Amino acid sequence: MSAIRLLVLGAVRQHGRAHGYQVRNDLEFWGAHEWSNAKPGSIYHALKQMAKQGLLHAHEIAPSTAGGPPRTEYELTDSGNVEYFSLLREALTSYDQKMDVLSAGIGFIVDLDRREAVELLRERVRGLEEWRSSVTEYYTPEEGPESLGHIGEIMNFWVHSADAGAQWTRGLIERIEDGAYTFAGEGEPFVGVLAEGQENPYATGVPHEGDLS
Amino acid sequence: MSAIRLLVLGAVRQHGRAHGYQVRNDLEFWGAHEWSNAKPGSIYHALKQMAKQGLLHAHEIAPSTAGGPPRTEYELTDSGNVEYFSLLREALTSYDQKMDVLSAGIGFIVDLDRREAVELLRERVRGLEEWRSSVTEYYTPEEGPESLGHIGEIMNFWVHSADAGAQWTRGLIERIEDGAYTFAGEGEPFVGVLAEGQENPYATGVPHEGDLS
DNA sequence: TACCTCCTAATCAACTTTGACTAGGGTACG
DNA sequence: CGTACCCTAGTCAAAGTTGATTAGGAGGTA
Repeated sequence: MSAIRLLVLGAVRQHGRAHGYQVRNDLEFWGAHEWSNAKPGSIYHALKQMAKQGLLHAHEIAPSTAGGPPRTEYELTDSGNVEYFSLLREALTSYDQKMDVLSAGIGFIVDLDRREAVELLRERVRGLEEWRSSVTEYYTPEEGPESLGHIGEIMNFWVHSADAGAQWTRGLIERIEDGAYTFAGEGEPFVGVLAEGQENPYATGVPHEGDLS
Repeated sequence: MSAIRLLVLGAVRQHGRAHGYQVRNDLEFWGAHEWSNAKPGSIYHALKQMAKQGLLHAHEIAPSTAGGPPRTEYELTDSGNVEYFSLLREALTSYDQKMDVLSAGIGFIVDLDRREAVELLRERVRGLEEWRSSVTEYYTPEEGPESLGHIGEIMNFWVHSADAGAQWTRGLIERIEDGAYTFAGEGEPFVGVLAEGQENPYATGVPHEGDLS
């Protein structure tokens, strides 16, 4: 699973209706071009693809107010909304180690209600624990760990990752249970998009060294 | 950077000369189809592409000994060897959080000499520390961490990942400095490929729950 | 006014990845 | 003996990803 569909659906959904450039701007505002594959080509491709699949409805719009080619506005369909929540739930529970998917999931977690968010994160912890134990079983054959040579370090790395991931997830669960953040149906949501015309304070200042994607 | 080229080059290199199915089998032996994009299509594509780019030399071979279509054997060229070590060094130093790249790098780390391996891993730690500090600077704006709402959790996750990664890397450095494993030029290397005809003890028993790629 | 640069909005070709499919030969079995 | 299944080896179409490129208008400036 790549993060692009979740990001694009989430961005369009927060606007209600948005064109590609707006989505692109939101994702840049979130710094997503730094830590995910949210590049122009991918965004426009995802929009078109999801429109073709009936997840988005495309409105052809007259040439934009501010130069440039004519643009298309998109809106989530019912099945798009279903898909969005399906992707969101998967992003939060699947314990693969792709930072971009989990980051996107956290970014949209408040679109769920608090109870479900906690439930999904618990599921995540369960998955990580299962994975950990399956790895440890695998890399302690009868002949002892040395029989794997330096290959054992790979498993060791996975175990470390699983532990770190589980620990962080438990911390997040605790904070959410203690009342942190504002979830769906709990009043004024956190504003995560730029209003039309609002300037982007993070447009260029996002720190990054090397490849985080 | 995807892991596939490193994996394929490494596999061909260990054989000296190998056809696609052999590479595919090695990667399955290593469990690579579980934690990387080492699927048949990707493997054959990578072989052809790298042959086209002069990293591999392709020998057209008569129909195989055991049924199936005619096969092509590949061999690393000089520039293929250079590319292999370049990819390997990058896999070990680049501190992105893609498990597959680092896992592949660890799998081949003993192709370097011990001194360089340690050096590259130190470089990795430096990168992780830099990344950590750049993230912490970014997510403590003047208005306090609350101004980011739940988005702060994303940064928090990154910091955790960086710390866990650095800690694990430091452990590995220590073990290597203490003399663990056999590196290039230190005698009989660890055997990581199947000899022709040898059966694969892990062919199907690799544990996996969910998506680790 | 002519020129240069930037912003808006999107497209495109090249490349990579995925998962299903092909096709020939061997082998177990009723 | 036929047939169902598995192994070998690889191909293919569809989808996704990347980085460069296009093209029109706005704004500054010499």
